[in-house]
Amino acid sequence: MSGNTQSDSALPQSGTILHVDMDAFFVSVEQIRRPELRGLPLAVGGPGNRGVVASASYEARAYGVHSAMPSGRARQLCPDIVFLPGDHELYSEVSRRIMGILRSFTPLVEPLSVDEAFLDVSGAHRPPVEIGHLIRRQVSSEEGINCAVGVAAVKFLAKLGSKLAKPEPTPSGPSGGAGVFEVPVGEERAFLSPRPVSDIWGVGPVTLGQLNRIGVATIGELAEFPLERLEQIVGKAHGRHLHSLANAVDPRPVVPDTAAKSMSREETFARDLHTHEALGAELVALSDSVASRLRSAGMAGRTVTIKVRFGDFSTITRSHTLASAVDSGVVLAREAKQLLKEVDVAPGVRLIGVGVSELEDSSQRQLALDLEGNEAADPSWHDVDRAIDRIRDRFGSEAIQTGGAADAGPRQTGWNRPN
DNA sequence: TCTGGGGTCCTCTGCCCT
DNA sequence: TCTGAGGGCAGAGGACCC
Repeated sequence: MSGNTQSDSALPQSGTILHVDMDAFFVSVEQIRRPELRGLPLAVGGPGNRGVVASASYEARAYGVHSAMPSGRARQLCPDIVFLPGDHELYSEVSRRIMGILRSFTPLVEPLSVDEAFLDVSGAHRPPVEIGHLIRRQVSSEEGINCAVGVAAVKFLAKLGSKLAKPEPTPSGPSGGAGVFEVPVGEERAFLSPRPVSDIWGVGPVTLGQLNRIGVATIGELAEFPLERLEQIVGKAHGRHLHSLANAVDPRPVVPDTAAKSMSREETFARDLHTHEALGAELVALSDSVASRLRSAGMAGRTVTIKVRFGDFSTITRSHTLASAVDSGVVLAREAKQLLKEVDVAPGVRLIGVGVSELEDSSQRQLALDLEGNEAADPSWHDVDRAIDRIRDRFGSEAIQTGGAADAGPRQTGWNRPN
């Protein structure tokens, strides 16, 4: 942690953690690509009966539309809303360029998602708030995207700062917003105390309900609440974490380049599927996609997990850990189908997913494959997968499909798979 | 209102081994 | 030989985030 160790001076000192958060990122990228969409109430997301809003423009937000809202509800609130399917490859590309801009200010950049990142500027010569303004100007001039910056001594407060720096939604677009919001060192507790506990990163609907039941509504009340009782109510680790944050204590450093711990793909169907055959075909396509991403990241994984969500929204997972890590779509699909066999799908499945965890570097996995030659890491499939990768590199991702994927035909839904 | 997709972290339970 | 405690691990599920 840095920035809060020099509070002897009479004037409050600046923290050295910045949180940079893009405004309505997906929608903003779409508006750059298609300027005629500017000023309209827009949403990126699935327009179907099972879709939700992934990102909403400020014009749409003025009607109460927000991300994660069911699309039908968004259309009720804002009948003129325009839905766009989303282009995640493009968003990732823009995100990579923006992260590059951030790295020109400090190498200590920790991306949190495609549209936000923490920066540690403790080694910079310029004051952190000035860096915040420079970042905003550069991201806006080079990419045409607006962003908000929070400045504080710790991550949690910097993140809260960027939220407070954002503009307000109005029917004619974003309005006001400081752009950069600083929580001065030494004033953290006074700043936090009157704010609602829901402002704490990690307090969702369930925890909020638990806290409200014990009469804790503000962060100040949480900070004063006995730690032991809090741990009994929300769990030991969670309780300790929330109590620390409420007291403005957040020792987590900015960690650049953290490796992914799992990779997954899932798909919600327009209508529930009831047979192992139909779901198996979906598993093949999803496994192929996950495996392809693993290989392009130079990773392989040992634990295969399937996720099954039924028509009543109840969700189960089944997993299996292999002797060695795999990155083959065929092997992944075989394991996934094996796991699905144990599940009764007759009631109807609305979503199925495949994930891989316990990831490791592929070079280690190749060594294991060479030494052991076991079934999970079948070397013949290794060659097939590499050939598939080469064809896709040359002719595009649709150039070759797995038998199951081809059998399954076009996807029935999924807003992140535009035609 | 009726809930996507891709992640992380935590807790609990059951099993195996010592 | 049987039993119980405790640790490690795998598997499952829940909560949360964007």
